[in-house]
Amino acid sequence: MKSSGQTTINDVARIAGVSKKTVSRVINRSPLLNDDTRRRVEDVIAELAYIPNPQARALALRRNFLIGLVHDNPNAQMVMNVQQGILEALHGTEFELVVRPVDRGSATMLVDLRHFLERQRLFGLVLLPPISENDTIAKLCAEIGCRYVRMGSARLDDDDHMVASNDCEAVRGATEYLIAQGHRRIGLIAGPHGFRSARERRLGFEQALADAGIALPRSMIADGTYTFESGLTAAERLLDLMPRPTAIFACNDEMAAGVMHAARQRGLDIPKDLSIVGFDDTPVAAHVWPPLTTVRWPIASMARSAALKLTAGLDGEDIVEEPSLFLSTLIRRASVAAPSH
Amino acid sequence: MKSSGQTTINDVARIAGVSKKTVSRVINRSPLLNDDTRRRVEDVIAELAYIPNPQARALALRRNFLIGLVHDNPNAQMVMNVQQGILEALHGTEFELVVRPVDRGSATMLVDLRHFLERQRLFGLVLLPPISENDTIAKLCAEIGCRYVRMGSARLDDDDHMVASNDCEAVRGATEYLIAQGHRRIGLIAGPHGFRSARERRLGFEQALADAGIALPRSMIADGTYTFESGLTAAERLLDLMPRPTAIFACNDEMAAGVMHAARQRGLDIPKDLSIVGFDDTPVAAHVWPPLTTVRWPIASMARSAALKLTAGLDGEDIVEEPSLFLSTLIRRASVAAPSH
DNA sequence: TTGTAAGCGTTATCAC
DNA sequence: GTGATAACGCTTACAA
Repeated sequence: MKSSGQTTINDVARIAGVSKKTVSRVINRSPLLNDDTRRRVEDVIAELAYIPNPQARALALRRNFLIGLVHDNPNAQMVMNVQQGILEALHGTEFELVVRPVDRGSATMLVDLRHFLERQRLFGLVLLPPISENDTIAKLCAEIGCRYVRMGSARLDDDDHMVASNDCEAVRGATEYLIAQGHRRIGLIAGPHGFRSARERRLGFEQALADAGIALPRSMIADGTYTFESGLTAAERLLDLMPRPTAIFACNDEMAAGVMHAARQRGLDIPKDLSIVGFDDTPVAAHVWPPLTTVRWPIASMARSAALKLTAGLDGEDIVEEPSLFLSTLIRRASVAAPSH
Repeated sequence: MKSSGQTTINDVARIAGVSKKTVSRVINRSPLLNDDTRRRVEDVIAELAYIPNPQARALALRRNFLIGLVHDNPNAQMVMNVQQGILEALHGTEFELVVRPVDRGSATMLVDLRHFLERQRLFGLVLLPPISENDTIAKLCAEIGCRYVRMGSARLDDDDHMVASNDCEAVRGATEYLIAQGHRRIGLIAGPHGFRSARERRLGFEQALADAGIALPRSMIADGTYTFESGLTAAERLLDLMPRPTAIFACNDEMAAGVMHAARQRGLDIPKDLSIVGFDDTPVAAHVWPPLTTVRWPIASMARSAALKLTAGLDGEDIVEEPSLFLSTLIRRASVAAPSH
C-alpha cells in the first residue's frame, strides 16, 4: 500500500504475485481464470480489505455506478418510498442513488436531462410517474445508451423497461365495494388530464358503475389535480348537487382529504352522510379523521424491482426475472359506511 | 472530436492551438493565465459545447463531485424539503446529490458510513437531524477529509459546519401565544429522549410557562416519540387528568395529529374543548380538521445554505457568507382558541 | 489461462 | 504564462 492513500489494484497484484489484469479479472468475475489464481487473489483482496476505486472504474468503463431517480412527483411520501425501494435493491452493491427532480413544464427539461445523462454517464434510470409516461424520455435513454425502467399505472413499455400497478382494476374493486355497501349516487374526483394514472383510475370507476348498471351522469364527475385544494373545490361542486352523492371516490388521498374538509365545512358527518375513498394510502390517509378507506399500491416493492431490473445480470448473479405487474389492495377504514338515506 | 464519443479536452486543446494543461487551467479558472489565451480557449469550449468529464476529474482530483445527504429522518416531507433545498443550491453546478439513509440503531452504521465515504470520495456531506447530532460522524468526516455541514435545532458545530433553527425560542413563542389566549393548564407531549430537537422544544415550553409564572406539574408532560401513535397514547394520558388540560403542545405535527384523534375519540371539540399546537408545519398540519396551528422552520432554506457552505469558494466565485441561524414562524390556524372554561 | 501495453480524460509537476 | 510528461486506478485490446 502506498503511503499516500488507499489500497489499489497494484498493491493486490504485487502481493498476490500476479498482474493487475488478473486482479481485474477476479474483480469482474471473469470466467476464464484458474481457480487457484482466483482464490489466491481473493485472499489478498480480503486481507488488504481492497475496494476497487469506483471513479477509476467509471473512467475506464465509460460508465458510472450511479442509478438516477428522475421524478416530477409532488408527493413526498411517494418519492421517499421509491427511494427506499431502490436503495434496498442497491444495498450491498457498488451502486449509489442520485436524485434528479425535473420540471415537466419546463421547455428545457429534455435538453437538461440529456446533458445530465451524457455528462454523468449514469448506469441507469428509474423514472417515476407522471414523468415516466413521457415516451420521449425513454427514447432519449435508448439513444444515449442509458438503461431505464419506468414506473407506471399501466404497462408503459416492454417488461424489461417497466413496472406497473393495476390502477384500473384496483379502482374498479374499490368502487364495487362502495356499491356493495349500498351506494348508488357516487361521485368521482378525477386526476389531472394527461396523467395515465388519472385515466386508469377513472376507467376503473366507470367500469364498476357500468357493470352494476348504475348510470353515471357527467355532473357526478369533477376534475381535480391531485392536490388538496382541488379536492376541496371539486367536492364543493359535487356536494352542491341535488340530490347529493352519498359517496365520493377521490383519485388520490390528498384530494380525499380535501373532500373531508369540504364535507366538514357543511356539517356533514363522515361516513354517515358521506362515504369517502381515496387512493395511494399515504400517511395522511391514516391520520385524518375518520381514517380514510383507500387503495394501497406497493410502491416500494415496485421501485425495488425497477432497480433490480436495471442492475440485473451484472455480478454474474443468477438472473432472477423480476415481476412487472404489481397488485394493489383496498385498505378499509372508517370513512366508508352504508348510506343513511 | 473523435468519432467514438464526446468532445474531450484534447479536442479543445488541438483546435485552440494550446496544450491540454492550458485548457485545464481555463476550466479551473486558474488566475495565472493570459487573458487572450483564456478568451481563445473559452471560445473554442463554447463552440464545441465541451463539457469536462466528471469521472476523469474525479479520478485525477481524487474527489468526486457528489454531495451526499445522510439522514435517518422518518419524515418524508422533511427529507424531500431538504433534498429540494440542496438541489436548488446545486443547480447549474457540476455537483449531483447522492442520498444515503442510515440506521441510527445499527451497530455497523459508522463502519458502513466510513466505507461509503472512502469509496465514493464524496465532495461533502449534508447531515440531517437527528443523525446530524452525532459528533462521531462529524469527527469521521474531518478525519477522512470530507467536508460536512450539520443541520440541527441548535448550534451543533462551528459556523462553517452547521445550520441551525431556533427551536427553543420558537416553542417559547408558541407557548406564549397559548398563554395569551388564556390557557393555564397546558400539556406537553415531548419528543424522544436523546434528540436535541426534543430537548430544545421542551426547554422553550418550560421557559414560557416559568416566565408566565405558571406551574408545570410533571403530570402535564407526556413522553412521545414523534410518531402519530405515540401522540395518540400520550394525549390519552393527558386527557385523563382531572382537571384536564385546555391546550396541548405536541413537539411535532405527527403527534399533534395523534392528539386530534384522541380528542375526537372522546368527543372533545377542537378547539373549543382543547387547543392543539404542533411543530414542523408538514402538509398534514394543513390537512387535518381543524387545520393545525404549528411552528414552521425554513428547512429548505437551511438545506440550501448547508449545500452552499459545502461548495463555497470553489468556482472562484465571490465568497458570500451563508447564514448559520434560521428563524421559525408560528403558523396560526384553527386548532387554537381561548379556553371555554 | 495469464501478462503487456495502451488507453479512459483529467490534473499535478516541473521545467521552459 | 505555458507546455511536455507523468500520474490517477482501472479496463480493453492483443499477445504469449
